[in-house]
Amino acid sequence: MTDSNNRNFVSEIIDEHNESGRFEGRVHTRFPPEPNGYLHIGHAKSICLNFDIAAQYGGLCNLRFDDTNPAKEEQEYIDAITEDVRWLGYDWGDRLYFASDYFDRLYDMAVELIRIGRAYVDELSTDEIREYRGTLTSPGVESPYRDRPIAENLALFEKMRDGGFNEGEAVLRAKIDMKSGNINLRDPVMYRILDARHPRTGDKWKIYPMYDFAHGQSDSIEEITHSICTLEYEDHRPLYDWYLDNIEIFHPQQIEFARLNLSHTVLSKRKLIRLVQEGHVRGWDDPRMPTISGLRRRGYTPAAIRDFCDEIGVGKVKGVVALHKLEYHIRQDLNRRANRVMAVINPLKVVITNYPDDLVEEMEAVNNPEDESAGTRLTPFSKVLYIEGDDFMEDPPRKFFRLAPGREVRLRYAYFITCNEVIKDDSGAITELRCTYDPATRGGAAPDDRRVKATLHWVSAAHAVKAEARLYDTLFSVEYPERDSERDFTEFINPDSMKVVDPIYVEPHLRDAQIGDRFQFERLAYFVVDEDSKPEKLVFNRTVALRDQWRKHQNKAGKKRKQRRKR
RNA sequence: AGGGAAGUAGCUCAAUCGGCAGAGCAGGUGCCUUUGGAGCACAAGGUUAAAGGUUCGAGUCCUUUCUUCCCUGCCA
Repeated sequence: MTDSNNRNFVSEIIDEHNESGRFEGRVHTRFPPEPNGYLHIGHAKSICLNFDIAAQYGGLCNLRFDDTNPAKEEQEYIDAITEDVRWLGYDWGDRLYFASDYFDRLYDMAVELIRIGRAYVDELSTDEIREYRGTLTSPGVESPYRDRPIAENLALFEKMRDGGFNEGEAVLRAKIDMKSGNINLRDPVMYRILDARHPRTGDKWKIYPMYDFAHGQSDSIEEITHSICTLEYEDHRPLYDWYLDNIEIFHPQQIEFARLNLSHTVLSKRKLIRLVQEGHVRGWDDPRMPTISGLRRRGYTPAAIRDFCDEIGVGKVKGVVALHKLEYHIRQDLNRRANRVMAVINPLKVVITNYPDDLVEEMEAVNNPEDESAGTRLTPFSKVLYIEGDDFMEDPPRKFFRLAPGREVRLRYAYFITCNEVIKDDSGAITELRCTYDPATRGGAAPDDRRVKATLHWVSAAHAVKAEARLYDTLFSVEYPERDSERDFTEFINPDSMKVVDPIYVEPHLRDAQIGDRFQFERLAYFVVDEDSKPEKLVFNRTVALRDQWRKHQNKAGKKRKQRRKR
């Protein structure tokens, strides 16, 4: 389904390169995550872009971890990220790389820059470096250590490497231009001393390269042609280019695109990690999280995520994509692949008064009207049933076509029934409906061609399996939780983002459902079996509700009523 | 003494060399239906941020203006 032949500004740039012969027609990209958190839907956009555009041009895409800061990075994240990229359906072959693989070569490149007089060891403190850097509107001042002799720099850099300095006592800086309007060019730090154990290189290094000094050269080493990154690196491109030009190695093209923003959620690692650490969600893979693992547990499919990324395209305009677009694509995909089943979430007991007490009939039901090969199943029907509470109204408004006193509706794949009596408890709450059925309508069709306006789902009370349902809503109750400058985004967390309903009643054959199985509960929503499920206790996550015209209608009517009242 | 980037329909994006401003989604109106789902049909939606210029012709080229975003980590 995913047809990733979208034209965009990136493919235009590649076309120009192919015409000019800059990379001899080669296209080689990379996806470069830092292993300091879990991947989210925004990363999916980048993953799809990098892998798909390479594939489009018959090229390759590497997976490379940007692991230059051991203070923040962990093996757990490396494993999770690898799994997520693979789950999305992408294959990097044997090209799994780490920036840390290049630490020796990066070190040699730094020495080379010192040798040609373009890098120096600075012993200013962190605060001093910040002061000397100047501001956005005023130039910086050169460090007193800037013009040390090359030999001294060489010796000092070695001393940094060998642990002769403590953290913060010295850095290696590129000698560029303290007066540049681009602050990244005001003698940027190349290496800092970090007293941390690296997940891959262990205790070998005391010094670690900064992102800017590692990324471009890593691209170069891997002979990446198009290094695609997000817009906030636009200001870094001159530095990216400066390192490559001065070290005189293969020079990829950096291209920046607008990262994804999604309504009703947050997509920054810093904020996502807070949601996890402060306990607002149950973990990185909480089904309310916009992480890949969260979406997976929520029941999203790789295809839906890829189609979504394909639809939103790629440009240089920062915007916010409405969440309903993501939901559109998961409905689209699940409509094709999810088997239908009947389940009642808000049960209302129905007794068919003219149905034999002990009779049980097996009704044939279609598993997936969109996919004939999914076949049919048998589901039991008996005298006492549950229907959805929302499918009955004692005093229905116009346009409510479902069950009401004296009205006839169809029970899907079963019979027409007519409601004759409403039983209530002492408080006046409806506890039971007494209905009669028409035996001639078995299977749901009337021999006399009489029509009913609604078809309801149902389960047989004696046969239904009890299960738990987790009904999710948006994690935040506002569209843009980050927009308020006074209030922290966590204040906008939706208190109803998860509602647990236990029990719900599902068709008996669902007893055998396995973790990860996806279903459409007819007329309600798509659900997936959660990993918390046990054979004796199924747990379903609501992936996404079906589009609900009735509710839309109600909301509209409600608004109109309100407006009328205002007048 | 600041540097960088972006403005096309409600949202996300197209528009070939300068040649009738389009699509998907959302919203609207109908149709259909053993899911009020899915599906189908139709209509609507625009001063292309603004002004000026070049041109037979400008979303596209030039000039100016406006708005929004990013940049002062030894994070990436």
